[in-house]
This record gives sequence, C-alpha cells and structure tokens, in this order.
Amino acid sequence: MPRKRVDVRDFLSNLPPFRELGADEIARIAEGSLQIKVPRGTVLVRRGDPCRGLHIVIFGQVKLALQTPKGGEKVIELLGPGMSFGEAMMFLDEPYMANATALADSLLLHVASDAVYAEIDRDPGFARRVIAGLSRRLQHLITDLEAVSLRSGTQRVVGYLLRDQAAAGGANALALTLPARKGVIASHLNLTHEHFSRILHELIDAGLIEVDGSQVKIPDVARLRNYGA
Amino acid sequence: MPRKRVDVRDFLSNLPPFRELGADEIARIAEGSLQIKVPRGTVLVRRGDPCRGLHIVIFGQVKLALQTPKGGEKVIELLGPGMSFGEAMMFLDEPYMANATALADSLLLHVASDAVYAEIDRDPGFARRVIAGLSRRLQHLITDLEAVSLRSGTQRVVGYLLRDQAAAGGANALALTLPARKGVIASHLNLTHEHFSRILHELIDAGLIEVDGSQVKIPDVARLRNYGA
DNA sequence: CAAAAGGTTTGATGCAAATCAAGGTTTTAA
DNA sequence: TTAAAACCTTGATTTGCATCAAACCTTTTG
Repeated sequence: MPRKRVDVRDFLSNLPPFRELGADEIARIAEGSLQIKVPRGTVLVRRGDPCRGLHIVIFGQVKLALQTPKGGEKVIELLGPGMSFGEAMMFLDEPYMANATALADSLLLHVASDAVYAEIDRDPGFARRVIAGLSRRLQHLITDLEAVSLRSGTQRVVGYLLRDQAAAGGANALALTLPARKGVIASHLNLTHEHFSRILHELIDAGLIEVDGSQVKIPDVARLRNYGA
Repeated sequence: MPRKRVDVRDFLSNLPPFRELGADEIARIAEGSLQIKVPRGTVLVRRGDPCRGLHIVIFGQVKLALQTPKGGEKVIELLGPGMSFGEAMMFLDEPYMANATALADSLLLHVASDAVYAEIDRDPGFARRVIAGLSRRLQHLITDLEAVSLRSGTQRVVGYLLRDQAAAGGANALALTLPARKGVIASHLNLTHEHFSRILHELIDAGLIEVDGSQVKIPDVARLRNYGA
C-alpha cells in the first residue's frame, strides 16, 4: 500500500476544479476537508445517508452501486484516483441514492459542503468548473442510459473495451487491463457475470480479443469496433 | 393555440434559476435570447448540431430522444412549460447528443450561452441555482437508469403513474392525464408500444386502474404501489 | 366529411439474456 | 502452505420482452 498521508494541497491543486485556485484558496478548501483511510470492502456511504460534502479518491478504487430488491446490486460507476462523488446530492442537500464501497484499500478526501459553497461565491471561475464537472457527468450518464436501452450486451462490452479509443484514429492494436473484478464490470454493463463471461468468450472465439485474467489484448481495434454493427 | 408572443421578462422572472434576479439582469438575459415559434412535429435540434445556448419551453411540449441504429427512437425526457434543455451540452461546448422535437405547437426561448456565462460571473447566487438545476437533472437520470436496469416493465409503468405521489401520504384515489401519446410514454419507459399496451391492460384486469384514452383513474393508490413488489 | 395517416390493441412467434446448477480456478487469510 | 472463500466458466432451462402481423380506433387534413 502506498504512503499513508498525502499533502492535501499538492493533491488538490492538480485536480481540474481546483487547478487554477491560488495557494490561499487551496488552503481554505484543505482546511474544510478530512482524509479518510479505509481498507478494501469498507462501505463509505449507504443509500439514505445524509450528504454533508463530496468525496475525492486520492488513491485506491471506489464502487458506486444501487441495491436491487433482492440482495443483488447494479454498479453505476467505478471511481479511480482524482475522481469524486456526492457532489450532486451535496448541492441538492438530499440523502445519497447509491452505496459507495471501497474495492481496494483507499485514501479519500472529504470536502465539507461549506468550503465548496464559499469558493463558488468567491470565484466565478470555480463555479464554472463545478458546472462543467456536473455537465460532464450528465453527459456520461446519458451515454450509459443510451447503452443500456439501445445496445445489445455484446455491443456494450465492445463499447466498454474501446471506451478510451478515439472514434477512428489511434493504434491498430491495443492492450488493456480490466480495472476491476469481472463480476463488477459485468454489473456496470448491466449484465449478469455469466452472460459477460459468455460474451467475452464469443469475442475470443471470433479472434477479436485475447484474455488472460484481467489482461485483454485487442489485435485489431477497427475490426472489434465493427463487430455486430 | 395560445397567444403568439410572451413578455420574456415576466416569463423568465418566474423560473427557478432566474427568479431572484433584478430587473436589469432579467433584461440582459432577455436581450441575449430569441423567441422561437414552431408547429407540432418540428425538429428543433438534431444529434451532432453545435450547441450555442439553452432552450426553455414557454408553452407546448418538447420530446428529447435518442436515435436507434435502425430508425426507432428512445425518449429520454418530455419537457413542458418552464422546463429547459441543452444546458449540459452548452457548458461543455459539445454538440447535442439527442434530438429535440416539438410534440405540440410550441413557443421556445433560446438563451445564448454568453448571456448565461455573464450572469454566472456576475451573480454567485445564479451560479448556485444553475448548479442545483444540473444536480436535479443528474438525480433524475440516475432514477431513470435505476428503473431501466433494476425494475420490470410493469414496475416501471406503476412507478410512472405514481411518480408525483409522495411515498406514503396523499389521497387514496387519484386521476391523471397521460402527458403524451401512449407510444411516446412507452418509449420513455423503455418499452415497445405493444408491451406498454399489454401492461396497461394487465393493470386494468387486476382492477388497479381504469383507462379511457389518456385519462387514467387509480381507485387505490396504495394497492397499485404494492402491486408486484 | 371523407379519406388518409397515424395511433392502439390483440395475437402468434422468436430471441436475448436471466436463472439455476455444478465444476474449476484464483484469491484471501489463517 | 493450505483451507476456505470468493470468483469465473460452462451447460441446461426459463422468461420477459421484442418482433411480426393484422384489425381496429382516432386524429388530421384535403
């Protein structure tokens, strides 16, 4: 596990919304914040909990998921270092809708809502960056909704594997590491783990990907992109 | 059809984000805006169009929908008077992801992005209200995603019919009017119109609702809420 | 007001993905 | 380092919902 503490100011001043703030503003935000170190498996927030600020992942990984009626769960988002959650509920002053769980040993920063509001009032540029962040998330959610409602399981898996590849350009071959257990990714794509496994093997049999544990190799990006479209 | 023109200032000063602005701010926003009168069926924006501002519905009804690969469509949202669209894409300065179509003869207001940005920079309270609006939309989208991924068709229809009923309280009986053609609502709930029709009749047969055209009567709200849960 | 176009219902059939079940593999922790 | 737990694969079966098809309403428009 990496070092146990982090200089909050250094860290913040490298994140999009805080990047252009002066040293004193960063100091004020850091003052209204709390470092939270948790082992893998810790439930950070539960649906229904009141929301008093936003969380930023410093290192580790966090899973946002909804509870199904009967014990299962549906992953909404996987968060890595630099990503945050809870803003929307903080701004609405409503309780959380989803559960957040640490998938790896993680260090988080909790920024109190007051500190954020104060900075919005003080710096319109900060307000704009907050607005941009929320807008990006909205766009991302619409993309997810589109995928779930309009695309087949196979198409969603292909889209997921190629999510960082620009539409056309880029290298022809590609290697990547799945960022979590297969079951978690399956749920994120709205598939059962069984179905996800079958799709992966369908792609393997078609010679479109090679899989070894969580290592995925894509010999021909263009060919994979065209599969089933 | 209602009157053809509307006093933009009066209208704006009754909408959440603009409510607390002074007369001069309202005037500035109104100046950066354009009234658009369209007949039913008009396509207002298409996926891929550049976004230069936000649209507010003054009267009429607008449908936001994604195009399916083969000609169909999936309705994301139905907008009535006072509701707006395009903010997120405006703030990201990216092209529209969805098509917007007028379902009824409508009057819209188009507010140029510059006017909005200027007001954000001038008034932190306005910025906060914009942030709250985006947050509410995000919350709404998560609810939709939850419905699509976790609930059956029947549960989604029940949830839709009761969407404005507070969890527990309220009257026991209820009458409402479907806000659009059944096919449009079906698509919004991610169902084919055939399946939607069948579900409605399943509920009718169970004595849970009565339907006459777009009039729906719910004799026992609590019983409908409990159906299939 | 009549015809056309569009919307809704109903039935028959098909399929993508879920569920159930059981064996194999990797990870975790003692 | 080994037992236990968690995860992944594979097969058989079921099912919710889509698709196709055809008749019946209801708006719109010439």
